[in-house]
Amino acid sequence: MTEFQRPNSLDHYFKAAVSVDNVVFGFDNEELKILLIYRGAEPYKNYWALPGDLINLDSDLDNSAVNVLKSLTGLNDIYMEQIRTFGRVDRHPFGRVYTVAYYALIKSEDYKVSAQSWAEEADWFPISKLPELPFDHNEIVEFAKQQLKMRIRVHPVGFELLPKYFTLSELQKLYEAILETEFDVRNFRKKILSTGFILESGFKQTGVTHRPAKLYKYNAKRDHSMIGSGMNFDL
Amino acid sequence: MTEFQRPNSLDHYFKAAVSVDNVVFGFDNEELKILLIYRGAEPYKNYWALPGDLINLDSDLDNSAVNVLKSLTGLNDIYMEQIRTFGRVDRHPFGRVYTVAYYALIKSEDYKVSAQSWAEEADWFPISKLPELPFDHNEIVEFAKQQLKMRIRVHPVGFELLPKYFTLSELQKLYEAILETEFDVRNFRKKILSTGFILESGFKQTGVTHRPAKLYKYNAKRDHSMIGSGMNFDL
DNA sequence: TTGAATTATTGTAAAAAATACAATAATATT
DNA sequence: AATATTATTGTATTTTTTACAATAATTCAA
Repeated sequence: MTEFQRPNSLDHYFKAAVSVDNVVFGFDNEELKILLIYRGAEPYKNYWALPGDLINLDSDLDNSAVNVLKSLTGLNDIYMEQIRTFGRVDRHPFGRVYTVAYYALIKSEDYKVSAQSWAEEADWFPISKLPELPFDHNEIVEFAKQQLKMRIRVHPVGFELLPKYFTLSELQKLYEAILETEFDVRNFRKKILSTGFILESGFKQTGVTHRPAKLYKYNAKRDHSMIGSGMNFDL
Repeated sequence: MTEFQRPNSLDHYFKAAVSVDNVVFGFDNEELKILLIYRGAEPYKNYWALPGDLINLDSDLDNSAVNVLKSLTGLNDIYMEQIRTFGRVDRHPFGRVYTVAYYALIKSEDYKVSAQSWAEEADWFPISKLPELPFDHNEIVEFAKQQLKMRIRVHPVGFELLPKYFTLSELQKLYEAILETEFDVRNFRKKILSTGFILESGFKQTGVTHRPAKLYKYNAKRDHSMIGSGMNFDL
């Protein structure tokens, strides 16, 4: 970092810390979950909290989100999107710490989480049964949920939470879990198929004790943006 | 601010500064404008830039956005909404400075801007003819424009840019300026009236050299949210 | 006073999308 | 062969979107 003759008069501004806090969403065919760690360091040692940490001065912000997540949970190469920054003066007992919240969507099946660094445990919690979280983490989760709702209405992000091949019922359950509503089966299928976002894989479910469902896959070729196309999911 | 036994080992994290940068949108019946200041302080002295400044350690983030805007431009009591935080390591020559971008919409007629503090001038610039801005301010403006587009499709924010009484033509021009498209006059009117967001004021335009238009006003009673109602502005 | 210029205002038919609604199909198990 | 279970599909109705142009109200100039 090049520091270019900063006047001493500004020194008192340069005493803040910035952290990232990550809201990692997963889905288990029933409900939305998020990833928490059990803190093995002060403050709030022995509390479940969002995986987050202070940022080194020499890391770009967006990289830090990815790196912090990896260093605490082992999750590698996860694409994270910024949500917003929380900056109440007294939100952290150690001083002035702003935190930039990020969120990610992952296929929980595909990844193994493992607590690392000062995280003593890392585990998934159903979003409906979260414990009381330290700092302003409950507020951050709430904000992330809203953000995800907005986003899924206008962007095909749901597929990032499902395995490569999935059934339409699974997809519908996911949308219902995120948007907290229920959809008519026929209308949901009509609408989702008409978007062109998914394709038949040719495979079928196996090992189920009833009529096996067709397996679909995400159509990566389809242009992702639904903005301005009149497409939405106000079902 | 209560500092609660921070271990010395964390001291090296607490050397960052955080600033706010404000994108204030105005509208002059023709095009979107934003408010810039002429910097009278280093770095980038004698450049036009977004009105922004470093944050004192003892101010909440959201308050800081409002206060910084006031202290540089005299604009008082402006509601500001956070956009996102920009945190490239080398974005500021004086050290590690994260900046939290905010935006606001104001009726430019209703306010008088006046440069204050270290701002030597403050003026409106059409968004299509912005100068090269220092730091990452051009990037921030671009992001703010996108954000505004998203938001106006789902929230009745346009009215905040218009005077108390306005014509439907003015409203349409505003939507066209923000969304960078054109709408059919009849369909636009049908749609906007069907939302219930505006009411006839009973007054008419005066002083114009052609058929005077009816003046409308914003219907504050109407529930603001269009989310989940199937309402949108994909005209 | 009249006609020209200018912007404001309005309706309708056709197409597309959303909605409400229930019977049949495919598999495993007994 | 019957049962249990989930998957799959169609249609009629309503609502929304879209495309499209004639008439109205005012000022100004002749």
